[in-house]
Amino acid sequence: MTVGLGRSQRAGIRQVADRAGVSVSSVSRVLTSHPDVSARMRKRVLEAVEQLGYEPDWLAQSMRRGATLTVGFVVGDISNPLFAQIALGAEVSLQREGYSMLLANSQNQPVLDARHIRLFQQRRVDGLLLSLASENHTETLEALAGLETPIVLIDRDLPPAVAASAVLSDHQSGMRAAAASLIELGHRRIGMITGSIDLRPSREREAALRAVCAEHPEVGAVVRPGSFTAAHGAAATAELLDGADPPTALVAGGNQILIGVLRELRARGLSVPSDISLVSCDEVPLSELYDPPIATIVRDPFRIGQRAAELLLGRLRGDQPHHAVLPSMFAPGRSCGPPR
Amino acid sequence: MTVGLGRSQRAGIRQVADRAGVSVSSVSRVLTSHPDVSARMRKRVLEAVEQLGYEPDWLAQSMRRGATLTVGFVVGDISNPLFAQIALGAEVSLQREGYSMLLANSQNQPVLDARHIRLFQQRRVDGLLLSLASENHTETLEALAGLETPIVLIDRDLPPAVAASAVLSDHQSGMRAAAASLIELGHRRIGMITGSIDLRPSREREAALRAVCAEHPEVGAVVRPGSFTAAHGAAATAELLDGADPPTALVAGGNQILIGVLRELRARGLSVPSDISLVSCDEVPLSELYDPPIATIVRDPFRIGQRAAELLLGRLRGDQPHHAVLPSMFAPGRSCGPPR
DNA sequence: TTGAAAGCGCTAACAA
DNA sequence: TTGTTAGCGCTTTCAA
Repeated sequence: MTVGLGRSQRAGIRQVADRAGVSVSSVSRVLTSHPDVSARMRKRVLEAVEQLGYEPDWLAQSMRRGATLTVGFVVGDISNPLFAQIALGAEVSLQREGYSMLLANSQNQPVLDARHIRLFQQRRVDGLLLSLASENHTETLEALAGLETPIVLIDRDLPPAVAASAVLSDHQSGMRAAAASLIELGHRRIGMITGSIDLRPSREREAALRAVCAEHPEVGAVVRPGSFTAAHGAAATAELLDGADPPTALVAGGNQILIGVLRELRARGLSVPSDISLVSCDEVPLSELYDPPIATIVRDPFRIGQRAAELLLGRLRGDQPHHAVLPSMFAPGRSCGPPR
Repeated sequence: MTVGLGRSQRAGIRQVADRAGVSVSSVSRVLTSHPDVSARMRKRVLEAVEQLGYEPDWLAQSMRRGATLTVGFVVGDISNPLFAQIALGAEVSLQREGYSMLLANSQNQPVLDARHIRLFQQRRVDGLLLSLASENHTETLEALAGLETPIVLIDRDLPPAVAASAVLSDHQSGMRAAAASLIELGHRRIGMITGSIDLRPSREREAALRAVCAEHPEVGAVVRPGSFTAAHGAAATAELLDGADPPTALVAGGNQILIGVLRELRARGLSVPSDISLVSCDEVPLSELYDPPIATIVRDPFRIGQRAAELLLGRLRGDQPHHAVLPSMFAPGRSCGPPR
């Protein structure tokens, strides 16, 4: 142990070399496990390292090696449990391979996406994990164009000019099953509240619903895109319910949207499923325990994060960009019943 | 704009100097806003910077300046919404001052706490935000002892040997109000399920409950410490309910614990509050909308994160370590009623 | 006000 | 197998 050696300022490789009576390059070689090192040399150096409590300076190492073992994660809002779990999955996987994760919240503002991408770039991250606030923001696309830093997109579609890997959720299969289930129950007017149409999940969910409806001419779908917020969830619910020919079933296209929908339904004193049926996309912690349990199109966010990290690590090892598709599944719940 | 200048590799200060026809030190001076720079010099340099799209190398800058403008955040599990919101509050505040945040999940393992602290130290973070998994782990305390890096503890008590700032929640006032409310309703046996007693929140919550009970000799409290997990919440609920003289009111000492409690109650077909009353510490996204709405001792996690960042930034500007106390409040809900 | 040059702590090419 | 040395890109004395 080094305790008690006093506030001997942080020792450098020079001090280690002196104490071991060898050159700095020998110390470096021992520490980087260079093959051509005698056992005796290794021993002496490691002893000196131990005695001085030497730890290599990460900045100097990074500068020399040209790699920082750091990955940047840009996310709209880490306080959304969905993204928090993705972040967890990614961080744990990256950690295991020696990478650290820088986290930046864009607060769902495309401008901040771009700013953070540039910042991370300047900080020389080895790779980027991106859950962007918009797929069309010019500034973001410019910041991304020509980046040689490997990128993994999380559930986003970007022009092929951006050579990126991606982890994509197959929203459609889950949504198809949900819609089919509602139709089976007898619903003929389905309302759907989605987030920004600039974002893949909203588009995919809408497309799946429309595809199912196209197979059932007797069924009508009304879609209200907006943003992935409780506020939009509540406002759109009110709109749909107050409109002509209100839907008998509602699909909340996001976990924040779900919260808004439930608020509005409660404010109106409407019961689920007797007054209206409800399906959510993505969970919040209590949706399983809600009364009635909420039918939900689920996916495994921890796995998404893991997979994103794997794709990034792959690229860092020289793999080509790759797209991975992860499933979604409809988990039925008592929040769905026949229309009243 | 620099687009079209070709893949001219990242320009360095040397290139800028050449193009401007000045020395590198002059470029540096302009860029660090050194006072003694002529207007003409400034103009020439900035033009060259613009033309080359030069961005200073963060690694080299950090190495020279001895500061990385980076803060490390060690947290048990970012997927817990409580911590995710704290992280958000901290990150946004740090970002505003030019700092980036490294995130590491200790997965509630004290060993990983220690490892991440050392890792961050080696990465030369300028400061540390710590939500530790244990307050007594020797390895962690060793890693912390004698660190000159400023530290801000989040709701943890450490020996004064660790000179750290801290953001502490006043759990007691909220818990007192909750307990008083339960007693007022007529409860005489209150069960409390807490997390690890190695952690401040558990201790404070228990202390407050016991203090209130001490003022009401007719009221008995049973406390089941364990871990901040749904599994413990469920198991402890079962134990309490199966014990002799089961409580008529339950306090879930943490949001994950709440989930376990609700699971177990549901499994037993018990209704809240008619069969048993329930109070939670800290929210989960739907607890407000749960039926019945769950009485909760709330605090503002975003604010906690902000405050932690402020304390850290203060220390980075030379302030002394400081303890900040943030309030908790009892938000009554229909999950509490008279004992059956 | 500007430039030359020394280094921050490390790695790696080259020499011995 | 080991040592010497030249930088990585920047900031900062020190001189001019």
